[in-house]
Amino acid sequence: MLHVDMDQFLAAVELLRRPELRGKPVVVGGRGDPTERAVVSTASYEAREFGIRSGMPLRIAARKCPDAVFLPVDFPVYEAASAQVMATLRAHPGAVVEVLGWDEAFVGIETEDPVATAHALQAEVLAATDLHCSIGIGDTLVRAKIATEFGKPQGTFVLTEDNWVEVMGERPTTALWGVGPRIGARLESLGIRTVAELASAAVDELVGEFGPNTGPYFRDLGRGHGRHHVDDTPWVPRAHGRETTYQRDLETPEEVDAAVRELARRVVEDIEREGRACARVHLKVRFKPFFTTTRIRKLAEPTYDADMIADTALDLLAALDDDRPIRLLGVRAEMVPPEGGY
DNA sequence: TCTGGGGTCCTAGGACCC
DNA sequence: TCTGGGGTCCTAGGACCC
Repeated sequence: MLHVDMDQFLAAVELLRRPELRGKPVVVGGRGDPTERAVVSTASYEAREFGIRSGMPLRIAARKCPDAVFLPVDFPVYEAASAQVMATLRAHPGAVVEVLGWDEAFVGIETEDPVATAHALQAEVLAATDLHCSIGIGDTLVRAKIATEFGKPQGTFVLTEDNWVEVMGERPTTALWGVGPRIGARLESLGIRTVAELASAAVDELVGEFGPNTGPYFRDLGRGHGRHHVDDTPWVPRAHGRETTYQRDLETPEEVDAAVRELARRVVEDIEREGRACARVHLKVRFKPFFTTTRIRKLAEPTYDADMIADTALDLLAALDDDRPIRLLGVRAEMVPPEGGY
């Protein structure tokens, strides 16, 4: 199977409509104002030369490269570009497409020559959208996904059973898809530092640390094992949420009340579009220093009523009994499952 | 004046039931 | 002088990804 990942997607889409910025460090994030509280969504390759990475606060990015061009995130434009990319992949004969996000997808396809197929897909996407992508090829989804990183930019890479240990064996466990810094640290506390060490770890030890499902899952991951068919059944969302980091911390109950009601109103717009009522309300709060917490409450009856959702969220907030200034609020509506479940 | 916004999935542990 | 064991539901919280 193949894993297709667009190169510097947001920045590349912006460059299509602002060709004069080509070759310059471009940073897409927030409202495009590096003095605001917001982070980098995508940095162009030129911007990455300065050490700018996605997830980095815009303020820090501006410090690293004061001459960078900062652009606001423009969702509808990326949405449209993404749809065009996915349609192009689906148009390839025999291709089964599983979308992972705006800018990436697995493509399952029967082919004698996967590298040639990858090159063909790259050419088709470029012709249709003027955008470049990298493609990883693997015998499992995990391997295809990881392979893409070695193909960037604009290239391809093959990662299979045959070269897995050679390519990945000595890399840290955090090079794996699904192992972040926390899991990496917990593995290290078991004496497991590399992918090869994870692959040969004692499964009981992993079960002891991570539980009966996740433990064996991680060992399989270390071996590059996992799903090896692409599933194109359409995604059914479980929940919709809205959250906002306030440029100025919320201090008064009135401000908090208004903010929660606004978030609930926007969440209801989303779930109405989905046609499935809110069954559980999630509240997320970040207080001033840097303490984030979430609370959940199941509703007696599923509802589309924004005030009901807001009241529940405010009740959860009141139960925290914490009157520090609030930096972030999030309201999420977990929806009633569709007929027949997920 | 450090740390977005959209998601998903997993685990632990308490309550409750039979 | 005992209080098992299996199952479900619920909430809190952690972790990861794009």
